[in-house]
Amino acid sequence: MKRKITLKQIARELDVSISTVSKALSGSKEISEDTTQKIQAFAKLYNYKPNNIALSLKNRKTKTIGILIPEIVHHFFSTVIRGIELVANKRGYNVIVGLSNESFTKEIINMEMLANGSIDGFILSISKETLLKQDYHHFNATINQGMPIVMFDRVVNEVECDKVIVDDFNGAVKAVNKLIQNACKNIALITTMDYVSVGRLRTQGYLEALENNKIVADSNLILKIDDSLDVENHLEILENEIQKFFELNKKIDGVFAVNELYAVTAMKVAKKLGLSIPEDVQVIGFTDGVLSKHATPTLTTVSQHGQKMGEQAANLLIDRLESDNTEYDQYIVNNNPKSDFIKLVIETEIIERESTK
Amino acid sequence: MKRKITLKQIARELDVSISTVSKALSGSKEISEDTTQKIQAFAKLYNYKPNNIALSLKNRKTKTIGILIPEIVHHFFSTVIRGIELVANKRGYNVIVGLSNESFTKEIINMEMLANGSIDGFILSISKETLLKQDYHHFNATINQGMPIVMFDRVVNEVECDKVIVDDFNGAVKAVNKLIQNACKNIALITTMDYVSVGRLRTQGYLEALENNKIVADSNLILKIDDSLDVENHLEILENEIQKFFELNKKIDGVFAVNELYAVTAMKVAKKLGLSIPEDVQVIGFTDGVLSKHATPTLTTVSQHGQKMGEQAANLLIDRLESDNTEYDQYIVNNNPKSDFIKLVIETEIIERESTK
DNA sequence: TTGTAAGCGTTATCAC
DNA sequence: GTGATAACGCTTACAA
Repeated sequence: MKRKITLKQIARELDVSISTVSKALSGSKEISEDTTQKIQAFAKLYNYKPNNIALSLKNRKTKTIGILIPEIVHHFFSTVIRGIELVANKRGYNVIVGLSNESFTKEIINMEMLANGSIDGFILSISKETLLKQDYHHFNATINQGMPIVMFDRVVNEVECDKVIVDDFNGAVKAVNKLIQNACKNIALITTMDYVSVGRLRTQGYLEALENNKIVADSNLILKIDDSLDVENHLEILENEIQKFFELNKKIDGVFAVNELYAVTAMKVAKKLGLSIPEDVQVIGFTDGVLSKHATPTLTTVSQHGQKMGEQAANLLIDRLESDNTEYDQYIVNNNPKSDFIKLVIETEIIERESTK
Repeated sequence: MKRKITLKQIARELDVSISTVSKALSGSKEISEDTTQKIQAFAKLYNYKPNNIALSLKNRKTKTIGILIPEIVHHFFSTVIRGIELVANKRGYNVIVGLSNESFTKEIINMEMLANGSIDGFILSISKETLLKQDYHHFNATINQGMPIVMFDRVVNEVECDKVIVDDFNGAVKAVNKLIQNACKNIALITTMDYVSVGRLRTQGYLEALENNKIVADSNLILKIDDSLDVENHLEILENEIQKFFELNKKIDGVFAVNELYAVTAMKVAKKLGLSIPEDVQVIGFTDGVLSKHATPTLTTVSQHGQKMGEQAANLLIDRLESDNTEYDQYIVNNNPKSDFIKLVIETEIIERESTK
């Protein structure tokens, strides 16, 4: 087994100094044609590659991005990672992944683990527990140490940093408008608890669309699911809750759900109750994942463009990392009120499938 | 903005030497009670945390694991990552993710990028293109440099390393046996091209089960899908292919598919053709993902236990990393024929749902 | 009890 | 044209 070769070893073998080797390999013309040739040939033969860690230490930058997300077994988040990895790689960065598992503590531990030199900046989406606690000190602490953060999807005003969000509000408006245009009179909303910002925004969009169309919102037609407890049989519970909801509100002829799971479950329940889709009930979900494409009937959804969000977030972060940092630092130092942070809004798009007319 | 504080700065502030600070912080009793107190208090105040990169360079280990997978937007792979991250984190490791995107070249580039000091070892699953080319030199080169690899799911005999696989063969046997017990007479197989090892093994399991039950395999009942080209409308193509297959083989009363997408699509086609499930056709898939749980009817599957695979793989790798390496190195040096590499086989399990009787 | 120095692998500056 | 040296941040013999 030949351990990776270092400059030192090459120097020793070729009886030159380490700095000569370093220069020769970087093609410096300080070094004679001859020596350069010899050294490069030798290095190639032994497949020399500079040690990343040493470079990181020297340059005080690791060329790696830390991703911190609540959950990886989730289509949306994996598409975001794919987007991040895509541009990160293209721009010479690696990607290190931490999972908060929706836990406040794990989020903090993970951040601290990565913030100690392992990465140059974060791309993250806030855990539910953190949103619930509304404790964002760890984000601000990280930023104050000079490590930039880009937040996506689950973001929060209390932290000043670049953000990439999908236009949840307008996405919801579009979806509900579509249902209204399709002649739905009693449109139900299936949403999450309000502390999840995206759920709240989509709920607001729903209300806005109704109002714009002079429809009075009926609170009975709004079902808020509490998914904070991750119990074993949450699928059953969900189904039961939705079924009860349908039975209490027989007049429902349209459903807007803030994620595809709720939407698909609603379709299932509706079918079970003898309703046909889209004839009796039309359904639109949010997030264009696997379920939407393969449900029967296939589900009309508001697409979130996860991969695009990831790409934009990565570009934002790398731009910041590679721009002259003085400006940024200055901002942090002065706590300058006029923020130059960017908030990118990714437009949503309705993907029409079979669950709407 | 206060940049992260270093030992040097603490030393300067407190007017002691760097090594004194280092020792005091690690609780060495070489240092007097007094100084230790003072230094620890100061460090705490300034939230000192040792720089990971410096530690990595010094210790020649990074405490991070490199994961290299073909695709992240894939339920199975994300469960594996979750498993890896879980134990890695518990054992003090970070996880860095590279995606080959099923490409041979990207696999190599990614490996080289990570093998230059960024990580201590790899956990990976081979890309389709690599399997097709049967060129595994990059894996062996990495191993020869003293960097351990654990392969999972898509593994290959040509590379000597620890492996974690699911018992594809027996999983398939179990599935087909179940169909036979459920009185299916004409069981179709929907599989991938043979170069994907898991597809091949599952196909063999199918054949074995038939033979064990004295059923003569009918090659017309085997559909091999070529998914090597990742085209835009592959879903449609898939559906058409399967539909043609069903139309040509009206007698099919059972389907075993090597992944859940094929299974779900088969169900869809069957329903379209007026067949009811499970009355007319029973279907079993492989891989227990989102689709299986939410299809209508819900799909009976052979569960792959991705998270468990990830956990085992991580434990295997970390054990190897933390064991005294002399043995391992010795093995590599001598090219010792009696391999002490471990091949863990994860048992599959049939999860019964509505698509079978 | 504290400090000095070497070393992990690089690169950059400066001297010869 | 080549080499010595310092520095990145840390740990650890060894010296004082």
